[in-house]
Amino acid sequence: MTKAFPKPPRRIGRPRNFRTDDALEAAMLTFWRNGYAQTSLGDLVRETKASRNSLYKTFGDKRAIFIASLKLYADRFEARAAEAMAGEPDAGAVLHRLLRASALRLSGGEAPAGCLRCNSTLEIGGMDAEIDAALDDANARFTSIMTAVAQRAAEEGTLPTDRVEAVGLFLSATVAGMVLLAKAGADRAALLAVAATAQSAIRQT
Amino acid sequence: MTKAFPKPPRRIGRPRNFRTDDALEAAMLTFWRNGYAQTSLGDLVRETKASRNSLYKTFGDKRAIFIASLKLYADRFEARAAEAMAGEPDAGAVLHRLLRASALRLSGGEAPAGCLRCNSTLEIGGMDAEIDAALDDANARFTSIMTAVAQRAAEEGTLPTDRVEAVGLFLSATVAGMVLLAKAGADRAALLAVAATAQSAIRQT
DNA sequence: TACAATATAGACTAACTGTTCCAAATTATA
DNA sequence: TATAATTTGGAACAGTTAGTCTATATTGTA
Repeated sequence: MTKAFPKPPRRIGRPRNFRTDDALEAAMLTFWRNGYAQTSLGDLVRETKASRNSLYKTFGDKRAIFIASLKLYADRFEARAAEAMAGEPDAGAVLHRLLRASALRLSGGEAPAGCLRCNSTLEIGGMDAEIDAALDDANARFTSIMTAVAQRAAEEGTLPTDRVEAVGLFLSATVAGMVLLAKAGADRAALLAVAATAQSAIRQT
Repeated sequence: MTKAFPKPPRRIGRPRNFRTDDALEAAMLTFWRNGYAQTSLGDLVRETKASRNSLYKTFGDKRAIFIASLKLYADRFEARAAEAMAGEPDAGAVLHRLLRASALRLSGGEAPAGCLRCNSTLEIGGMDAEIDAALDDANARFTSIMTAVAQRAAEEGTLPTDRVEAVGLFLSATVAGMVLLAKAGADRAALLAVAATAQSAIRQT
């Protein structure tokens, strides 16, 4: 039987210089900022504050670190989307919140430019089977979140049922487009204008 | 006075192994297929059939070859857009033709996946001043083409004048979104559905 | 104190990078 | 035939890369 409150397992040996979660977060931000090919192991060592050896032992090679980073990135968005779905009264409000949050984030200058999923899909999609599987998963999860919003609109009667799939894809495309516009220099007002135009897709039919 | 029909200037020295236009076209396709960082000079030498030395003499260094490739890519789209503007009766038809052509191209499997402008903006935007200038130019030209379509719709009375800017940006975003969906594996029907949804989002405002 | 376990720091390797350099090849002209 | 001009093919170079290896540091436990 396992203990209900196990002590933090003070492991033998020299203590780590980093925490796994923090290191993965730093790696994710580094790939996001620099792209896959232009992120070197030296960059990862510096940003994660872990040693080269620890990186390999903890995560595996560069590809594995990237795949874990991408999964973390997708998890983060999925969590925010779930909060929006739970916290807003109808599909229109959910969509407004998600698109507005994206516009603010993309023009905020706090996070790296672009979006790890979009950047990586266009940079290295179709070049490596394992990475492709991770990209396919992340992209499918994103589109299915947007489709869930469209589905909710259909259930609420603000969207014909036969348009759910198309609108889900459309919303997924809209966010990707906002990502590119932002990276190309569009300001916050421009992104919000794009979001507002896209929203009319589920308001009226 | 220059001759009306100058002879092909048979230049002295060993003849070239390539034509400048063909080499640039091949370079553009290579950057488009592999991305900037993952295209090596060896790749360019192989694909252009020009020698290493000739590439440097003709175009300059890797960055210069890329910038010339990006300009060629933007010129090509601009020419197609001009044809559409001249050949269609109204803004709606122009837009339909452009979006449909994009959907077909993106799902055709003939051209490399994605779009050189979008891929490069997300891969290397913000990393090099000269490349950024070229990317800014290509992106600005693309958005201004889409804005011209919206402007024409306004002049034809099918779009409120104060929405021209927002719709131009929105269309630019829509195409970028279609690029990403295609690279992520969306099929032709999905891309056409996105295009149709985008068009209806504009119509009803 | 000795030992086992774990992590760190940094040297090392083999391959690849963009770029430059140089001898050989190929042409037109004198 | 000789010469100047131009391109090719490949060697050379200095720098960077991902990944491995070794010696050392730091911990808990016997």
